[in-house]
Order: sequence, then C-alpha cells, then structure tokens
Amino acid sequence: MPELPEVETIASQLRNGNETAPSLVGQVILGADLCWARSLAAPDPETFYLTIKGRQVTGISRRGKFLLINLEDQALVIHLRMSGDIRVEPGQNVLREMPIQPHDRMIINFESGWRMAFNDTRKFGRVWLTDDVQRLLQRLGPEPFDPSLDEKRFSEMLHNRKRIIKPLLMDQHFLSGLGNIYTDEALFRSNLHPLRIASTLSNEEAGRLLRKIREVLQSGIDHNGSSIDWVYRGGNFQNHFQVYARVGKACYVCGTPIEKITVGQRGTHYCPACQIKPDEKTD
DNA sequence: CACGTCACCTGCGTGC
DNA sequence: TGCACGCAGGTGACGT
Repeated sequence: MPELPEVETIASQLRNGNETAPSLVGQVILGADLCWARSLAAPDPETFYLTIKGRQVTGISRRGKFLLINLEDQALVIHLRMSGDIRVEPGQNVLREMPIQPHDRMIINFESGWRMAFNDTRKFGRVWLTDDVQRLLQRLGPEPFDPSLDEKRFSEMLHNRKRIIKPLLMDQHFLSGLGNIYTDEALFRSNLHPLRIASTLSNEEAGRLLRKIREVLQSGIDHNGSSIDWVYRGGNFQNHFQVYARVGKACYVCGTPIEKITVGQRGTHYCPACQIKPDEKTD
C-alpha cells in the first residue's frame, strides 16, 4: 500500500506530531507488545523486548518505503507493505486509553503514556530492530530526490536495462520509493507507455521521466499521500489521480477512455492515446 | 540477466 | 442470502 509519499507523510507526522498526537522524538520506550509474532523480522522476540526497553527515540526518517525510528545506537525499521499503518494514541495507565484495534500487530508503549500501534490487516508488513540499518537497506536503489541522481545518470541507468519500464521503475533495487500508483501516474505524465523497454528511451524521454517522477511524488507528499480502500490516513492525493483507478473514464488531456492492462502481474492504468508505444505509431 | 509464478494474508465487490 | 472468485498501494524465493 504505502509508497514513498505515504511513508514520508507518516514519518513527518511521527517526527513533528499532529493535532491528535505529540512528536515521538525524545520519548522513552517503556516496553513493547508483539501481537503477531511474524510481524517481527528480527531479532527474536526475547532479544527484541530486552533491547528496546528504555531506549529513547532520537529521530525519525524514511528511506525508500522504509520508516526509520532511530533509538540511540539502534533503529526500529518498519516496512508497511500492502496494508500497514501506524497510529499514535493514549496508551496504558492514562485517562482515555484507546482500545487495541483489530489487526494491531505490535504496540510500542512510551513512558509518557502514549503508544504507537503498528496495524496491518494483511500481515505482510515487517519490523526490524537493528544496530546496522546500513546493512539492512544496502540493496535499495537511489532515492528519487537524491540530488546526485541527475537526468544524465538516470538516462544511463535506463540504457543499461533491457526491461519493461514499469516493473523496472517499481523494482526497489533500481529506484526506491515508487509503487503501483505513482508509477502509473508518472508514466502517464511522461507520455510513456508502460510496456516500453527501458533501454529504448531517448535521453529526452529519460530526463522527462525523472522530472515527472519527482513531480508526482512531490505532489503526493504535498497532499499527505493517498487514502484509498479501507485504509484512511488523511491524505487526499487520490483526488488527483489521472489514470490510477480511472478505467473507462475520460483522459483529462485528450478525452480517450483510460485503459487497464496487466504488466508484471500488476494492474496498469494508462491512456492509449497519450501513451503510445513507438512501434504502434501509425503515421 | 529477465521474466513468470507462487507464496505470504485479509477483506471487499461482483456475479451467479 | 450464500459463495466462489478476482482483486488490492509489496516483495522475495524460485524455476525457466
């Protein structure tokens, strides 16, 4: 579910607090409850409980789709996968303690009385407690907003790959942060067909694609991410989708009905008039 | 290296 | 109403 903009939104809310919850930075951990054992990827539960107790949150950030909660010399790393979500709410021994919700997989209790709940309907999400974040995330591709990722370098990355562009963009080892929605939106805004072969993109097309990827991700962040299906996080970028979930509706640019095909086992939305494959041009 | 398939899970909408 | 089925913002392990 969450892609870069949603994780970025969650990270910034945990870092800065919001109307309903304080910042987690500076808070000291009282203990943790693991409600679904497999949500904890590492270490084993006993080591986890002993290690996390008493740690202070020293910072919160994001890398790709991973949420990083720094705890002095350790870090709590969370990947929300398809259905994960984070809540911060009043916890134990506090007035107005909130009830545990269905699908809560892990609870982190703070000395302040607040708690952080990791909720994950489909149980795909994972949590790590590690002293070596670098090693855990070493295989991730560059951040889309990395200043050292310029159009020339991006173009070279694409020219080395004889893969279909959409699954390549979603490959976290190639580029980190894009998922199914933002990839479809970026390709539409770049006028590129999702089945194009990466190595065939011209330098101009590659540069345009990088600019549009950044544009759509930034727009997602500015709107606090997307809220769709039963997972609501307060974002409203779903109101700005141009192709995702718009099958059969008129393209905002040319009026042609948006189509949906399967690419790499993923539902893929595009405008058949705006996103033409070069070998399909008829003139 | 690139691609397809499956596994991991639950819940919702659709059509019979 | 019941139920089978397809589908869903993700990723890794396989086999070809």
